[in-house]
Amino acid sequence: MSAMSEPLDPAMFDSCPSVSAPIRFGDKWTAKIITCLEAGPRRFSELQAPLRGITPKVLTESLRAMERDGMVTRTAYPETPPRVEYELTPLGRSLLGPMAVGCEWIRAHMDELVESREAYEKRQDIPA
Amino acid sequence: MSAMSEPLDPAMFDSCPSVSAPIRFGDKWTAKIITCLEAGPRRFSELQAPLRGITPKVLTESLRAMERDGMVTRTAYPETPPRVEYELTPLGRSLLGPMAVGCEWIRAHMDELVESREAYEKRQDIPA
DNA sequence: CGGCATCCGGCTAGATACTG
DNA sequence: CAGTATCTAGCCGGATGCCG
Repeated sequence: MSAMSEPLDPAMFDSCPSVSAPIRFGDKWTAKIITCLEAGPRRFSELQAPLRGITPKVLTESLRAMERDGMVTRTAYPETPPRVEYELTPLGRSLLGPMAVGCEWIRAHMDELVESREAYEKRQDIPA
Repeated sequence: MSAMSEPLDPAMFDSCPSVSAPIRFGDKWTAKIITCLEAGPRRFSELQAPLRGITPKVLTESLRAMERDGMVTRTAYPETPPRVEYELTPLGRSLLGPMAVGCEWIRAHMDELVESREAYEKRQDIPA
């Protein structure tokens, strides 16, 4: 499991509607980070790519919060240049189930939600 | 179903750990509002009680957002004094499943999470 | 490479007061 | 009763720049 994992697809979240989805896990980035770590440990810079321009500060904050909550472990190797790896704990991994349920709901209902929003907009445009 | 429903317990959310739980539905109040509406339609002021001091402005905003997303319907009766009822749509009701899954996760793991946070704090207090 | 320090703009929850 | 109007304060995401 910790042997080797495929590189992350930088575009893996490009069509992800999570911004407007009504189900959220942790903060803005938590669910995506967990997804990135599903296949095995990842380095800081590996995570940055699919997260599309997340600033180091924000990524650090998110990872710290997840470490604090026991969702991930942080392992720093005393090398030069430094190397740090983040890995899911069992607790973090246990969120994958609820996340899958949430994603399924979104897949099944997101279009209704979008339609409803558009219909609502239209109603506002012609208010008698 | 629309006949009559028991009054809401004003304390129904008093021991709810949703603030620090890592799973969220919609905005801060959405999940609670859905829970309040589960048993049938409710009036604006009925919702205010268990939501412990939510201001009318914020409750209105939340309900509007949910109406926009097709989660609830708003029905105003032309009476004096005015009466308005909010009711779950099938779409809103369909969130109950994922919510139950999320709540179960929280029940099962919230204590681990809290322990982890406390342990983390301790580690910060004695940093060598 | 993997951060931390600093500063900033925008959003938003909330308090408060008023209205149909 | 069921909101609206207005104002404010706080937090948070993000940009930029520096360090080990």
